[in-house]
Amino acid sequence: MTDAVPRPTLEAVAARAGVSRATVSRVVNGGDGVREPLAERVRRAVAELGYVPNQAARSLVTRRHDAVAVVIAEPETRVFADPFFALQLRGISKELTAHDNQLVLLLTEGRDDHARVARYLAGGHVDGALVFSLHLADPLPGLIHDAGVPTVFGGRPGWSDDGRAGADGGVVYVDSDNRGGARTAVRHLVDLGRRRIAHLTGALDQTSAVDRLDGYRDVMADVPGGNDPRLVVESDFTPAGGERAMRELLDRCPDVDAVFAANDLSALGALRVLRASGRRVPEDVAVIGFDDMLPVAEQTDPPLTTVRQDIEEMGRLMARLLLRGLPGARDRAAAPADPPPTGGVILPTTLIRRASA
Amino acid sequence: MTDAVPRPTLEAVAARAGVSRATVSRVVNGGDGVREPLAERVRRAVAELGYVPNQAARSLVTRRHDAVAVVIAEPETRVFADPFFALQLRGISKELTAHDNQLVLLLTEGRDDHARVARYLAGGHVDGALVFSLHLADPLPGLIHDAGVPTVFGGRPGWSDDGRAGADGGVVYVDSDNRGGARTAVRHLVDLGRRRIAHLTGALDQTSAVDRLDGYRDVMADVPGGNDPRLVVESDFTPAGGERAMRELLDRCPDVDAVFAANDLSALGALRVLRASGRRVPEDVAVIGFDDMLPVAEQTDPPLTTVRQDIEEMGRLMARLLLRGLPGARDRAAAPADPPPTGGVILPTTLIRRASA
DNA sequence: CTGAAAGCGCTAACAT
DNA sequence: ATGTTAGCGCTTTCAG
Repeated sequence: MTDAVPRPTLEAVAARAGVSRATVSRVVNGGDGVREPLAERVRRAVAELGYVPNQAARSLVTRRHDAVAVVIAEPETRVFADPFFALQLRGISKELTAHDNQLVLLLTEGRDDHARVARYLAGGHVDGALVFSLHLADPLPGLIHDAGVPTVFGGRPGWSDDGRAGADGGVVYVDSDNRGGARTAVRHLVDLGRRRIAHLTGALDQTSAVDRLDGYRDVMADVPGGNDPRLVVESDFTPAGGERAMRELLDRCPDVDAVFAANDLSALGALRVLRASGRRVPEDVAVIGFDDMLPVAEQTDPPLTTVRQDIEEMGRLMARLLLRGLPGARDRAAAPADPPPTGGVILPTTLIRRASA
Repeated sequence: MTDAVPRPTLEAVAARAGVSRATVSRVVNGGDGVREPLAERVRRAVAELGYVPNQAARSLVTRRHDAVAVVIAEPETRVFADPFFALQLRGISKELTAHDNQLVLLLTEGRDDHARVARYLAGGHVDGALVFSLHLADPLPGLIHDAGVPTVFGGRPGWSDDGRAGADGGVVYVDSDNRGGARTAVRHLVDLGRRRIAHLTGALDQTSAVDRLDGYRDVMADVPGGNDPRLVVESDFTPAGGERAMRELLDRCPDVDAVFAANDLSALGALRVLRASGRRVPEDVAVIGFDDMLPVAEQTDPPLTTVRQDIEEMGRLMARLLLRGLPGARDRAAAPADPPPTGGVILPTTLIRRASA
């Protein structure tokens, strides 16, 4: 753990190049309006000295940080149970990196952390925030909104209708087409000739779970006997939850011939219970999941038919949207902060057919 | 996406409290040597104005950032296949948060990114770095070392013996007791009366895989016929790799009666092949994994006996070590940057007995 | 097109 | 114990 050595300043570069600080500054920041021979001299001096601008000094005057906070509420164990989180982060990181922005990660653990995060955001340390709002009743989105930091949400926030939103044009968020994906899945089951199609829901305090349930209902409305409430069993996105729900379902409706699980993990649990009960998949009961979590979906027995969403792209898009909405993004010349798309951007999903349905 | 409003400065607080900027600064930074009535007035002014210190201005003079970079080389798909990454990050985040430090996440994708990371680190944007050095031949650790930033590595770096290290007292790293854990696992198998004990290795360009293999060999040296090279099959920490390796193993040594897999994921693959081959676990072949990745280990059939490592604690410890080595950590008074523990800190592992061995 | 000069908001000597 | 003052390194008018 060596100690840092003093780094060269603008001043030093200027001296070496025989110009003023202002000129060096101009060259370093894009070099408009500096004649070529001079600019070149400066560039050489920069290289020779290994000059790197002091970001603190720069921020002090520009009031920009080229940094974005990513806020993840993580009591949500689901976040850690599947690679969702990692993929999302990867997409965000790629996009931010491409635009020379830093990623400040804020993991929150509970109510006390909310205040901390709000304070940090309000403290003007970052230019914007990417927030994953996982719960319907989460106070965080509200706090963040109040902090007045440009924000893009990951996943439809559950509070889109309360007074706060819309006040200044509404929330911006990116989400998968959960409802449409669910419809596709259930329709596929119908096309397979199944009629007793059940749904194992996700945790219903998350909009994704609600939307998938809605999609299921959309299609089942047209299926004879499709509104049998016993076919919907509430679960929670986990394998254990999937097992529990599946057992319950078998109990209620032994004649079930298809299951649409809210995600791959709960499908995994369902598969296990189905096998234990002596049912064959897909012959006796067809199963479809959601997410296309590769390590899970490809490894189940039989391999899982599922609805794929492009998680990495979600992250990427969130970052892109945020950056676009920021004033004077470094690489977009003087473009005057496009009005960010209001409301949500919905990413498509695709059905991936494997063996389970 | 509201625009930020101008925030109050020290000056403003000072005016309101009827004191000088210096006094406000003192109160804000711990408030030594300010008499109570005054201090209280200042605190009230701070609260009333909603004052938050401008970090850029502060960093400019203190040369501290209260921020730490976390560098993760992520071509390593493994990082994204299991929750390892997330848990590690959680531990780090908790510890950093507790000491009022920010976490800047740097995900790297390949060689081009190396330069970028090196530049960032050398640029003095953060006080230190936490680096996960996954590959034996990774150039990143060297680059980072050259950048002269205080660093703690996650996992024993593979280059501990090359010239660079040791030059200034050696690298600091945190790792699990991979070798010891492997020994415990294999010894357990021996105690169970097994003699034809095989090992499915991890990706051998990672020190963790090498160390686990060494631990296996330590114990097998004392087992009659234990040095049969056919008992060691190279694999890669993935379920698919585990399957492949297990098939190969069954081919070479149909008489195998126990398998120590380098991690839970490859154990999962092995389990599948074992079942397909008609062998019972643990009756015919006992299986042990490594990691105790709950979602995996508890869900296999049969549930997996495995070696647990406390991943979150690893992250926490890395952060603690780094912070401790930093000059003038905000909350450790004037303690003069403890000389950081040189070399590695090894965390213990425990054998978790379930049904597979 | 280039340079000189004025701060950005804060901390840390140094006075008082 | 409190106030005064001098920068930290940079960008940005404003002159020339």
